[in-house]
Amino acid sequence: MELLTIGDMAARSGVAQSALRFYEREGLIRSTRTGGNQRRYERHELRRVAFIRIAQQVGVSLEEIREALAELPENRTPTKADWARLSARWRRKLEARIAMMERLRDQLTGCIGCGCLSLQRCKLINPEDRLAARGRGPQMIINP
Amino acid sequence: MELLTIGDMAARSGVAQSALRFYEREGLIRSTRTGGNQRRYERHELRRVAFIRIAQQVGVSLEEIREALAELPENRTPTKADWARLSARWRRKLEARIAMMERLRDQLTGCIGCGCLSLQRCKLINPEDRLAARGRGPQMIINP
DNA sequence: CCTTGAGTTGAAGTGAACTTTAACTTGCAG
DNA sequence: CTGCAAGTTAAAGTTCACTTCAACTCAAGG
Repeated sequence: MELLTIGDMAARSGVAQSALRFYEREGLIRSTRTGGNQRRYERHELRRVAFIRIAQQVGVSLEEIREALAELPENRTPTKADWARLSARWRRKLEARIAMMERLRDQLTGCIGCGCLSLQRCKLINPEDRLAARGRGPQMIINP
Repeated sequence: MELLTIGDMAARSGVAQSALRFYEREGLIRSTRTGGNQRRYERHELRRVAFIRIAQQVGVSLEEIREALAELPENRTPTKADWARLSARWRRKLEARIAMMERLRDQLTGCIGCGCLSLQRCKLINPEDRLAARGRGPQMIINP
């Protein structure tokens, strides 16, 4: 089995056929066509799909994923090095997101202690004073 | 200033007025009305809004948030203890999410080493063998 | 051949979480 | 009082990430 049908892709990636067609329309994956206009996927497209699903778990939009994937070579099959470079970038994003969540967790822990959650001296959310001055809300903890 | 107008709420919480009206329609927050039908918010509603935005950052849907908030007392202003209980529950959710992301990070790190990403022996995604057998895709790392 | 499961399309639908719009009404400083 | 910023509503619109539908065509085993 050289090329994969959309059914194969769906079965092997765990992504619905409709989603695969959608990804193709959005320029996230590619396929060639048979004489009868059916999609045939190269094996390495599975890797693209895998990358997409991982990136989504990290909280990245399809638009951003599309941009990242656009950096893979057009003319040749991506090498391990190509994928490694992309993965490393995602790992950094993932670590940033983990750090954000940990900050959130630590501050929420503090707020459990005082039972405040948005009261005056709460470090997590302080709509009264600090945030009113900055004109923004709870977002400040998230992207400080 | 005893009660807050919707403008005050928006300014102090950083959440748009339209969103506050939406939250009210969805039963996430409450307000009383003036004789002229304008919304007036009790100060502690700010805490609800704060809780909503934090929970959203943890990746919880409004529906789940609504259910959690429904556990707060209807008849009285929530006490610190009420909020503390709710916060503690969210902290657990947050920790679970952090753990998931860390697992993802560690496995992605391994995959950077081998440059595979969905190749046969990759621990992160293995659509060929293990997943084909289970009939699911990359999801397995996320909720193992 | 023929049947049947697999695949094709464009267009419309879904659900979450809001925002925008239009047409009004209220609240309050001067 | 008046003027105007701030508030009200229902309904429609938006974005994201898909799914569903209807009406086909293709591929391949018997």
